Amino acid sequence: MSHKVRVRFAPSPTGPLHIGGVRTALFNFLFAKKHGGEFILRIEDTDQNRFVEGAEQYIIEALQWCGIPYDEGPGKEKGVGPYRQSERKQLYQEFALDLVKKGKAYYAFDTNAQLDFHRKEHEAHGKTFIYNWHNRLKLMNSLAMSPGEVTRKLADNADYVIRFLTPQDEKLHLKDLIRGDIEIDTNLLDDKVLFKSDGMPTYHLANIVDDHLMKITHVIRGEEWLPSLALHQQLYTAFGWDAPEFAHLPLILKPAGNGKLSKRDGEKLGFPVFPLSWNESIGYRESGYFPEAVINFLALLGWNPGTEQEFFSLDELIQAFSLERVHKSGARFDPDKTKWYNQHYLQQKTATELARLFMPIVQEKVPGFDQKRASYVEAVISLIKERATFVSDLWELGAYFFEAPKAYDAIAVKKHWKQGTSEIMQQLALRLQDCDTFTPQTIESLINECISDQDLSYGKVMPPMRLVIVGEMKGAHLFDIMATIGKAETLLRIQNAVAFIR
RNA sequence: GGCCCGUUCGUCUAGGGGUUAGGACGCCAGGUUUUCAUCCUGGUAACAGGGGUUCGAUUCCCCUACGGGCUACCA
Repeated sequence: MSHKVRVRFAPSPTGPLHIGGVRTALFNFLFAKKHGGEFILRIEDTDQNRFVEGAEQYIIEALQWCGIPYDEGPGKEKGVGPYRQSERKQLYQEFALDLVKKGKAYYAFDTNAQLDFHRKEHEAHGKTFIYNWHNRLKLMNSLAMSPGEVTRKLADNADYVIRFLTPQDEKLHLKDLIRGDIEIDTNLLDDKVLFKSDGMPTYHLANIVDDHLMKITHVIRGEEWLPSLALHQQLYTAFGWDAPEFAHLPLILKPAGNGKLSKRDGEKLGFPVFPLSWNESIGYRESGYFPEAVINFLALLGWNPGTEQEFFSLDELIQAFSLERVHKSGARFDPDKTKWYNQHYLQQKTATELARLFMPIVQEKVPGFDQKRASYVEAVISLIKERATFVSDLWELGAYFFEAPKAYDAIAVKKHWKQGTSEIMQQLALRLQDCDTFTPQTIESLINECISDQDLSYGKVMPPMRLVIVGEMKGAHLFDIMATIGKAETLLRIQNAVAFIR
């Protein structure tokens, strides 16, 4: 028997992948790779009513963007497929029937209306209706009915479900890799539906059957599945199969307030909750986040290496990852820290990489901008990138490299444009005119020369000069800007400003 | 309501029977800078409460409170 680690990420295609889902996928991936194992993607589309067109494609694309590829899954068949449960449909009934035969499950004919009635009635008395030993003998099922009656119903093609027969008076000892041992009293459990009247299995059945057939060794999933663990464990026992190990991940909570992170939080607080855009919801990709930043941040949410290292490449994460160091409690999502990570990863990029990403924005802002001027864009980026968190910040930060100021900051003008400033600027222009090699160094020495010749000060020259070139009191080093935009443009801006401000 | 899981700075977290309870984000202050940022330095701020056990508990146990999840022929 092979002990090779095999894990799966098993989303349901009912919509876009949530950022919490991405983290579940990530932890599965990290665990698999850490142990030289395989990461499998399985699409759990057993609920035909909630199926959403395009969701599966979205999931696949999102994983791809995040850089966590699956070894097996849709489009990557490796023998234990297909990997879409709808395509495995014919498989499940046989297993459900096998359980009935073994006396571990039974047919139930109760209609939705009848069950609703029971639920409402119990609720009216302040109780909760649970389909189990309390009342199963009083309901419409093969345990309560005579064999003849059951046979007749089935022969009549009556709608039925198959329910798990939960054993009575047992104490179950469950093991979770993150939480340790959990004890459950089977009398509190209900007889879950395993097989639905529409011919599809429920999550519970399909999950166990597929994990078994796909030789899954570790089930790493969200904490919302913890209450189902008792059922799943019993299902393995009922089938006579070895159960995989289980690990339940803590949930990702809202940045503020109560509850788990939801789509609405993103809208309200202005940050993405989806990796890629989906309809109206903008994604991390489209917001300008780098996948490595998202992954790095997500990895540290609910897990930490026990060291003070904050930045991890995917490979470093694989090296450092262990389920033992996953937290037990939910973690609040922190949009600020995600931004911080993005800033870090942006700084790591070369000017060439960033120029490629920034060029479309430049071309949009400056119609007709020649794409061949990539080296100019790169030069600009190397002067301003340390201020940027997103590629899209680059325009705001460096627009003055591409267009002359259209206005001059009024407050700064008042403060720095004094009597005689225009004359000083013109003096400067005259000197710059004669400068043949227009570099930051030559500009600096020219200006220094001018200052000492005329008995001026830096404070009288530099602030207004910045105003002339940039339009406001911000931006990269002035000599660098002047050298980059060139002599002609510099002189032009001086003339513009002198004419405009005066 | 019932069942299960949890609880260290505002947030993410380290730690663990005797520590000045450490780091990061954020925030604040100072420094560098011709500007704005970056950057550097510093500061702010936490063991939910109550009982045990113990010479000693933030660390182990119990209770309470609070938080989270589940309670579908959804996953």
